[in-house]
Amino acid sequence: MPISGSNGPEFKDHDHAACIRTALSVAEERCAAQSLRLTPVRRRTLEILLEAHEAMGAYDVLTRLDADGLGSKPPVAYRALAFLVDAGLAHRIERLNAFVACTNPEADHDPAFMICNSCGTVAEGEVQDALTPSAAAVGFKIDRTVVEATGICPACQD
Amino acid sequence: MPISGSNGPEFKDHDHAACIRTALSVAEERCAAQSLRLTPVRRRTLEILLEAHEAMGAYDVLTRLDADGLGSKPPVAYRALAFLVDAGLAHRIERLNAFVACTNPEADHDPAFMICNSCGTVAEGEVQDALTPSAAAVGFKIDRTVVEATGICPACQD
DNA sequence: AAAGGATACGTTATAACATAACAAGAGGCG
DNA sequence: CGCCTCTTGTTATGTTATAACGTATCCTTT
Repeated sequence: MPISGSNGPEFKDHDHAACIRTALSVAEERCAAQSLRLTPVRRRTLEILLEAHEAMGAYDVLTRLDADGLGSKPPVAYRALAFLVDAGLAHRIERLNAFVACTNPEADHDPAFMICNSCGTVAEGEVQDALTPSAAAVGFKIDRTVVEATGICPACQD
Repeated sequence: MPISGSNGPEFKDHDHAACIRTALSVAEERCAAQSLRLTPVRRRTLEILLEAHEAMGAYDVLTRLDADGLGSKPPVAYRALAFLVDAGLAHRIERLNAFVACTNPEADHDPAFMICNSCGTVAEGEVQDALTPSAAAVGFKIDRTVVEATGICPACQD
């Protein structure tokens, strides 16, 4: 079963409906504050990701959007997802070619992820600048860092 | 211009031909030691990656293999690349959907990469267990961690 | 040397992921 | 209203990746 909390990684149960409501409110506020338009397609896309609470491929999202009559062609999903990622409301998981809703949209972060190989749940964690020392040593200027761990979540270790 | 060294990240010039020769010898030894078969396709695939000294897509590798009469269909390239990755002789860069030769095949490592947005060079670095504290805190058992930084390499900062 | 198993290769076909390009609509603002 | 910008709809295509199956090669056992 899905689960990851709102402030750092937490593989535990929670009030999922409330969690979605909160996240959507936060998203609305942030968009308003930054004059970004959280249109129906975008809002619904975020909702879909929040409901899944795990990484979803763009085509899976698209299928759901289509079911709601909000779009049936790949670019629709990719554009909505790109908007959410740019706005910091969702993240792309490179390892999976998939997307998750951000569980910590307050912070402006370079997030790190823990991906359960068994149930697919993705938890967001924070991470220190892992590569910074190596990079500094050779003069490499880091723009963005992807950190993605795969393994087994607590719930699946039974 | 390509460049990354053999023992940790080093964005500097080097004797590329010698570097390739050495890497191939090491690969041969390792395969012999572990009873792995470094067949012509696999060997040439490794050589291609070493020559490029940057990340290559599977289809780019395939084009080169085809030019040498070693195979023209995707599975040929993907199989050879999978072999090299499994053997620790190459790595997959998730961020780029591409592959690089390992520059540090001695060590059994969870490598970290620095990817130059300007010239495409990929340097391999070592990294401490970035996510381990976060993971331990929630009881997540890490199997493998991907760390990939994008930015600008020293050579491209001029 | 022959038989048999395991590994690797060749090929077809298709799945899965992603974007370029352009036309049409919706909203804000002079 | 007219203009501009952002968003959406749609077509078409590009890119990355694998399933499935038959054949060949190599290695071991007899």
